[in-house]
Amino acid sequence: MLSDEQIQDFRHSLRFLEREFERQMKSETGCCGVTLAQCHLLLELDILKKTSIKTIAGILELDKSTLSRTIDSLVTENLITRLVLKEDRRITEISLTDKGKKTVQKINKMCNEYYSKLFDEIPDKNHKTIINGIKIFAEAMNIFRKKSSKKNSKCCK
Amino acid sequence: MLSDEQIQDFRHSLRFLEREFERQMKSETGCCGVTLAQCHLLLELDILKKTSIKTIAGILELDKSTLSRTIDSLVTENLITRLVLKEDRRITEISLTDKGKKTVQKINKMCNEYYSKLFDEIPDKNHKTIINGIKIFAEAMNIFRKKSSKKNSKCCK
DNA sequence: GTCAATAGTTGTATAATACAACCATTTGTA
DNA sequence: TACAAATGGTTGTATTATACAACTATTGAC
Repeated sequence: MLSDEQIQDFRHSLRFLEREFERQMKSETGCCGVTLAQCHLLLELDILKKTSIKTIAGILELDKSTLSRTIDSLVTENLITRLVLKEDRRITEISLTDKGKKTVQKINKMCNEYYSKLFDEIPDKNHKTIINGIKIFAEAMNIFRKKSSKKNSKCCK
Repeated sequence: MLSDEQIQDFRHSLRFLEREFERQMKSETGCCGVTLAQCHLLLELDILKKTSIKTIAGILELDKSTLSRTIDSLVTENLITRLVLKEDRRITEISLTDKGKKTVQKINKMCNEYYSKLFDEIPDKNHKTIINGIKIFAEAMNIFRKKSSKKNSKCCK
């Protein structure tokens, strides 16, 4: 059982982590000529390979209109392609172009290097704790959200 | 020594965590009538009690102009006060008003509850790993940033 | 006493986002 | 089978969050 103080301290670390992570990602992706939102989409698309806009909106938890515009920008820059499905012409499938794949590789290379160097500075014995801690926590948040979103969870109202 | 695959997987968890954390914080703080940026500032100010704009800009890693405007909005809403220092009239010290303190309490209460419930869903044996993992990692990032920012770290140029 | 440094504000531009209204397509049903 | 409802996506509009550059006011250094 965690005390309020422990949780508050934990939240403080989380806030810092969030800001720092975003700052780092922004600087790396900026170097690769893409914005943060574009980067999130590209990296996720690299994992999914092919997907509808609705699906990725669900994963990134963004409004479909937001995604629609981010996709516009990536299509313009020739990093991804839109393809209307024959089976269901309402659905647009997006996927990386060759240029997009190269950009993803570059981003991954740079970011992997950053974290690799960062871990070099951390004693080996802590690596497992960090990797596992964050993985378990991320998964727990994911499950928790899905569970709570089913209930009426309109916060304080 | 971590493999590229491990790091990439780790980054995936981090990205998810960042989005989920922000989404959660936004929903809670929205309920308390403040925006995300305002919330970050209020919570940090609650820890520091009194501080200059420059100091908090350094902590939150935001431009002083950004902070100046966020502070404007919080002053208008009577959540914080500006005070020009007598000793050095260039420096403006900001601090929470009573109303601001109450808002912070409300935010903390709601967020603590959220994380408390979340941890309830996670087996006890994992709590330490999560808490420690994130704390250690956040601290490492902080040290690493300070170290690298001293060197010429203009990324890919 | 002037010039440089520092702290903060204001002007301007852009990224990221949501919500609502809309269009096109598909599906379900009377 | 025709029409209504549901689904997937786009466009219009507004807001938040942010940075950079130019500026003002104050202090410190020589």
